[in-house]
Amino acid sequence: MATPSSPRGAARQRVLDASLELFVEHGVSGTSLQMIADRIGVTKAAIYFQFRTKEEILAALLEEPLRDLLGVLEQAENERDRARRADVVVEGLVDTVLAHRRGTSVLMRDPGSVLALKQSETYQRVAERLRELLLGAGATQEARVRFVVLMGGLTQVGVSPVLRELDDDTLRPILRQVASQILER
Amino acid sequence: MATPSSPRGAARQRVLDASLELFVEHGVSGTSLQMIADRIGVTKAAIYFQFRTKEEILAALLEEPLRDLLGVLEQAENERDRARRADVVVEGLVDTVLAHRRGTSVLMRDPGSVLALKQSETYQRVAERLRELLLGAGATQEARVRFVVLMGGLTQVGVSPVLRELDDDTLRPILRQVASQILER
DNA sequence: GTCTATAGATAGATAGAC
DNA sequence: GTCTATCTATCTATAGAC
Repeated sequence: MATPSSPRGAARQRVLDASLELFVEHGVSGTSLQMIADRIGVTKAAIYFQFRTKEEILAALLEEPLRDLLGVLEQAENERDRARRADVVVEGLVDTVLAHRRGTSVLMRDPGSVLALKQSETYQRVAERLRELLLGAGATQEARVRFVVLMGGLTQVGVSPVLRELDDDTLRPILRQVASQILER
Repeated sequence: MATPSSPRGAARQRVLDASLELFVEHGVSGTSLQMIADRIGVTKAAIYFQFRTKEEILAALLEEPLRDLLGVLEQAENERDRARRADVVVEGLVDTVLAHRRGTSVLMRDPGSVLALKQSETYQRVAERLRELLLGAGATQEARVRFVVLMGGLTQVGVSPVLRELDDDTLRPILRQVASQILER
């Protein structure tokens, strides 16, 4: 489960919740274990009982968004029709952003997160695969701009105060429409 | 000048250039003075001769993008016609992003930069003024989404590898058109 | 699960020589 | 303008008590 309220793992989840908030506000590099500990009201040592390193906390936070994202890529790549592919990607991206608003923002936007992901063979090609799916080889300059703007825009959706009050069911159709329009010219 | 090649201030400019590169890649908080010094090939002490603190380096890097941005806001706010305002903002934003590609990205995207700017009375209202100019009071949910996506998209334009080879004159008309389309529907 | 205490590394920053 | 050397604070991480 994403947010278990069971006593088993409750302390772990408190660490993850506090870390995600702080990562969004201060960035991964700008967040120390002391800050996380202070927010929960424990000492740093208590956190090291749950996670061996700060990177491990980050990895745990990115796990679900990344799994969703990879699922979207696979699903789209299995689609034969080239035009259908873009639709699958757009719908999948929107769903992923909504399901993990702050998580996807950290994942796609934070320098510390982006750098950490480049260490992984699996994930360093994600951006590349996305580009292939939405752009292909011979993309026009305008298409490239549209792609970049869309991806950048999605990184902001999950954390912008302007959209905080809007729930998933409200945002989903709007985002799909806006995203499709941005891509399709 | 933005990049003086004169001997006077050359060392200072080397610090700024190296810092901006590192800030984009590692984030402001993820960049140490040691990293900046290593990239230039000097010691930390040499940097402290140019800047008294790391914050001062950041402030110097954001100075021009911020001045441009404030200029755009003022210019737009002096425009009577409400519809014309959006055009002035879009054109101004695009020009600012192109004139300071990496600078505006750090400015708008980096958590360390965003937090530093919130300390300033002047700049903590920039996002608010932008929202007023482009959205106004009674904006629809869809309009709000479009606003957020556009702003997020622009933060990515200056640093995306996908657009790195495209020069300003190529990007400007495309960006204006895409930005207008995102907003006006 | 959480604590105190601490080790070891690195951060930002300064003093003073050249 | 740049160096060596150094200070202090903070960081990540670990050891061992409760």
